Amino acid sequence: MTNKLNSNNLTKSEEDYLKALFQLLVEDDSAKVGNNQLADYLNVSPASTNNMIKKLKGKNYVVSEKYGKLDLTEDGKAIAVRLIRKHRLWETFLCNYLNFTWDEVHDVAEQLEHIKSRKLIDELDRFMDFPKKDPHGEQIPDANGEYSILPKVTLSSLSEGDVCKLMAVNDGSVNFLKYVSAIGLVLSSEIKILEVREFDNSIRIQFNDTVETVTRKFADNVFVKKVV
Amino acid sequence: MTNKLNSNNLTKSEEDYLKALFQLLVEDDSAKVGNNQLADYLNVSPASTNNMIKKLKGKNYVVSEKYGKLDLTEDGKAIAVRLIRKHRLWETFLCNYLNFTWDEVHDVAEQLEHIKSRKLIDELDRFMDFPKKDPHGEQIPDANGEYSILPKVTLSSLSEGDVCKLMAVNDGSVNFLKYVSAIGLVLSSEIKILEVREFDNSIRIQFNDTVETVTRKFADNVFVKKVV
DNA sequence: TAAAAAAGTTAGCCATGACTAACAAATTAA
DNA sequence: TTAATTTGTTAGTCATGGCTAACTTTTTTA
Repeated sequence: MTNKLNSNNLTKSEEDYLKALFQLLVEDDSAKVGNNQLADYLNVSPASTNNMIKKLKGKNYVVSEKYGKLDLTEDGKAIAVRLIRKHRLWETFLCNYLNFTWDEVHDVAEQLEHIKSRKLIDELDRFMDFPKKDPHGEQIPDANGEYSILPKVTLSSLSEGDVCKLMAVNDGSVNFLKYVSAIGLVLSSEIKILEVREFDNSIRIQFNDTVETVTRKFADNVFVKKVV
Repeated sequence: MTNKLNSNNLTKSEEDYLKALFQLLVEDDSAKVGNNQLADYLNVSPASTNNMIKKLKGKNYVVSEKYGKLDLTEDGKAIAVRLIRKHRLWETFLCNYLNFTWDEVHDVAEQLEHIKSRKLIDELDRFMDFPKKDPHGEQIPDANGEYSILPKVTLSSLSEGDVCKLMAVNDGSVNFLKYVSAIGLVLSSEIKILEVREFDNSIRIQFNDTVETVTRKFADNVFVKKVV
């Protein structure tokens, strides 16, 4: 690990791009991430992305060939992991100490993750007694950037009769998170797949004593571990 | 209070200028604050200040006439007070929960004060049970922006034989704060003025069982309440 | 395999908020 | 009360990080 990482002078934008690229490449385990895909993920124009990628290549955080796919260097990855660590620790703090709900934390954590202070985040970690998972069920990287990225099994990938446990939810959409809460799903809920409707890919599920029909789009954002 | 305050879209820079102007005008109770003085306080060029003041006048946060002194509107003051509230609450959190020392908190609080979330700061306030003073002894504005600005009595304004209590310190300089800690002064320390030396305005003081000589510059940054 | 579509790139524009240099007004001092 | 100094303003430049429009390369599909 270079000492560049400790005296990191990246702008908020540069950090956003590195984190986004990491999430597409590593957390979503994409075989190929392209310029337009990254632009789409960040809600900016392809021209802006192209521009920033050039800059990040110059700083040795990104590698790519002209018209080729994007990749991160080890330094780039390390920065992204530190951002993810900060994001998830703040989310945990907001939910566990400041009465925030699932769907309220994301926007604030997006701001807080850019605060530059190694001591702040390590002390926050200690204060909460080194939590391993954030409120959405995601693993929190430790101070050395170590964490296990479990392969994501979506609810939509299961079949009729399967039983699974809710491990995590995609924290990107406030409306989705509100919906999850509203129907009564929480982390560790045991979910049984009653029926997968071929027509529109909607899924009939049962958890606790509730039976619900959810769309494919919903099921794509719910991450589970298969039990049966 | 206008609802502009709740959906405030100010940039970090705009916030910095409003807060700086407030601190010069209200907290330091200056009769007149000019463009260059503000530039100096913020460590930017007079041209930059001039430019920003125009912008803030356009948004009705600042009032001034050409070549005249600067002033804040009620809206401008309200924004500044909210920044001060955020700054001081974060400082309190860092010191009381995250093992930060006096001299470490300022830079991080400067970043944290720009986080935009009403809920975040009000919950942080509640979490700490509504503290009234920050670690440097300054009053913390409440959720309605109410707080008492006590007239600042500096250690340097007292005379031989006076006895006072340390109420607050200027939190602007890390080196100053380290020095205060190093010689053993803490909030509420009782200080006796042993001697004021006319030659260089240095002051000989006694607190606990310590006798120290401090410079005029040091004494200007120590705020006290006269006891005898 | 040639045409269409998608993906990536480039050029040029804009706003923000810094800066310097040059100039104008106001204040202070001689 | 004029001259010097300080203070304030304006004009023009720069970097960052957005954007659109036009263009090129790659991939897909007919």
